[in-house]
Amino acid sequence: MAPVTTAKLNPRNRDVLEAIINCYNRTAKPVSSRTIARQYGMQLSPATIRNTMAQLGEFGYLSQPHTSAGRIPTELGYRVYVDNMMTAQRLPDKERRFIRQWYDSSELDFEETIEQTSKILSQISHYLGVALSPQLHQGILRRLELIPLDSQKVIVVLITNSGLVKNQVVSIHESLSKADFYRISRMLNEKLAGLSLGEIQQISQSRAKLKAIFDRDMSDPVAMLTRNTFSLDREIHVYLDGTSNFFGQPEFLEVEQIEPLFRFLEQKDRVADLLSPKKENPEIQVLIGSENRCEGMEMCSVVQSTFSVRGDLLGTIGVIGPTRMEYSRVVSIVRFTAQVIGQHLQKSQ
Amino acid sequence: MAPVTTAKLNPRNRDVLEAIINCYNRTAKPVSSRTIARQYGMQLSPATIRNTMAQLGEFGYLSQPHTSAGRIPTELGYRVYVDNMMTAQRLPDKERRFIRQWYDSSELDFEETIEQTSKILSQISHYLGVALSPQLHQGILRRLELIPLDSQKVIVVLITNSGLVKNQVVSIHESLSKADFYRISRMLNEKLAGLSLGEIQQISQSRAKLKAIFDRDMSDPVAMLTRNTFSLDREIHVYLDGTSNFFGQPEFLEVEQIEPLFRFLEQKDRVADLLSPKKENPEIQVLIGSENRCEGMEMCSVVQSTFSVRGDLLGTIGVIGPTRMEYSRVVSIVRFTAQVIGQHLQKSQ
DNA sequence: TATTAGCACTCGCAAGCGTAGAGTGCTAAA
DNA sequence: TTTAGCACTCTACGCTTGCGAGTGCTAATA
Repeated sequence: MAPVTTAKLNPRNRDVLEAIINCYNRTAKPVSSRTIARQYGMQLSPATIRNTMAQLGEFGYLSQPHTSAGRIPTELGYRVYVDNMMTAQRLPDKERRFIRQWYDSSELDFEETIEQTSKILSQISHYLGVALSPQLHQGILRRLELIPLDSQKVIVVLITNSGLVKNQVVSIHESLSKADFYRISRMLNEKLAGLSLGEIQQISQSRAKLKAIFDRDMSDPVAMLTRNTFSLDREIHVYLDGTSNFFGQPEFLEVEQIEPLFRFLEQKDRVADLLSPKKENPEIQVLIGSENRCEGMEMCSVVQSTFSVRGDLLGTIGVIGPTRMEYSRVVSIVRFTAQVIGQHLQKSQ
Repeated sequence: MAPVTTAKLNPRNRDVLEAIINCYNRTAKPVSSRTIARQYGMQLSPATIRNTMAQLGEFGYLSQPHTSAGRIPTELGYRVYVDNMMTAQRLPDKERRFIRQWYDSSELDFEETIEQTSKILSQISHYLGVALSPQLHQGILRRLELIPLDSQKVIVVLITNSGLVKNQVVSIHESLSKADFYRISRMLNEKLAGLSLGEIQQISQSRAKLKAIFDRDMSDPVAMLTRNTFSLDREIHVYLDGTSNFFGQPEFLEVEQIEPLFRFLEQKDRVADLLSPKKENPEIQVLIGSENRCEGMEMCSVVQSTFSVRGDLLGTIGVIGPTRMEYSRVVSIVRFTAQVIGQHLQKSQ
């Protein structure tokens, strides 16, 4: 992302750019000099505004759909706005209450909480709400339990420090007695508790490491157990809600616009990629238009934030909307929701 | 659904109706008499076909978008076709293999199997694939396990006869010792194993029934446990895949057509309602056009089938496409997939 | 009696054309 | 530095026109 300076922007430039962005946000139509002159109480004539607009056009912050049309903000224009001009809003109390109540009103388990979060986000933002379940790799194993189903099958229940519970039915190609199960269970807990699930996954995929850690005679069933339990890759779930909010948006009135977007959104793994926490930036992140580098998402922006539970489990939530998005409102929604979901998960687990 | 007779249809009527449906399936455009006369090797002139078409129009099987246009099949026309004229196809071996391989190629748990099924259905049918996780009410409890987390919280692991495993973290507002947990666990298993989850849910919601079944002194924590564990209503999951297949369809080229459909599909509870197994009809069911009585789905048809695992857990799979759907192909896809998913779940659990 | 050729008629669709209106850029005046 | 004025550009919309596809009807035909 190229660094953007606002040095060249004098106050009038700034005001006009902001006014155009605000106006375009509401109408989705090219903004004319007269509109700005009238509507935004600047004591300037359309002609003056036109000069300013021409300047902003030279900077690359505005563009014209055709020669004699009004101006629309470019992605660069939005970038300048988001980075330098947008004022951090506090989310209105009404909406804070709405969010808190939603979480409190029903007993949700971990996964359901994430799922519901996408609903909350879409309902409040009127855009598309996204929530990613946490990457399990960072989760620390607190304890595991084995529940023998029959002599060949066992349910492994994993409990992480952050309270996530996950079970998995695992087949072992060897008959084990109850005593065996008990022994294995103790051993696994002794050796693995406190490690992250990612570390355990690595261990379970290496014969050498397994042998180094566990007794020789038990290594076969243990290998089976761990290998099948700790294959975590499939575990990221993507929840979307409010996709149809795009239908209201003027820029998506044509199927040609909305089709590639929906085709992208249906590829859950790509959506997950797009939103997966980037380590460099733990704060709220805004991707404007084609910055997201996703085919089909060129006309969309993404506002996302990670959330964490006791610091060790990371998930992502976000809002996806048209580039012409009310960034400041959405940023405050996402920021607040990320806080609350963290608190809620901590409390309830 | 009004009973439809084909008594009035002589062979030529049938042939022409079938030809029109086939042709309309491919082109999505009104079919002219000449097309039928030429393309379908009948030794008849367009004029004759026109007479037949007029007759079929009187029966209500064909309609005209405007006075001088070709014919398109009505819903009633499709109904006659599906009920009386469609020939049961065997799914080609290539696709049978494709489906089987998909299930076998990765170790999927119960829920993932259902989810993947929606993908399979959409990929093979090129329409929208739907899969509903089983209604738990009919599942028979084989066994449950309690895993104390701390003195106030416990993980309940439910195992059903059909091999479904489900866990739930439950809070109890009372400190219990290990011995207590053990006693409760034994008691719950003794009294509840063999009952359906639906029955247990009912019991857990009635103080009287709880008291009649369990020891007095334990009834409080037991009530907490069961009530929170057996609230199964949220448990139906709906998986969709291939929604964007609608974009290819000519009848959904306009946003006005596709928007209400997508709005409907986003309401997962309604989709679940639509597909939930109707007891009267355990066979494959075909809902044509507005027969489905869902707002937004007027232009769509649904082909669905239930599947079961050892007879006691019921789920639904289905395909949703435009009314102009290749019914016979889709029916054979859904029928075969329903068989295979049942077998697969039985084998793997 | 069933089929077909012929013909007049209907309708949708795309192309062409002209106009109104919105908005700009430039120039010259304030 | 700002602004009024004006010529110019481009879009959107409505209107007409002509073409082509397809029908229904009637009268002729096998």
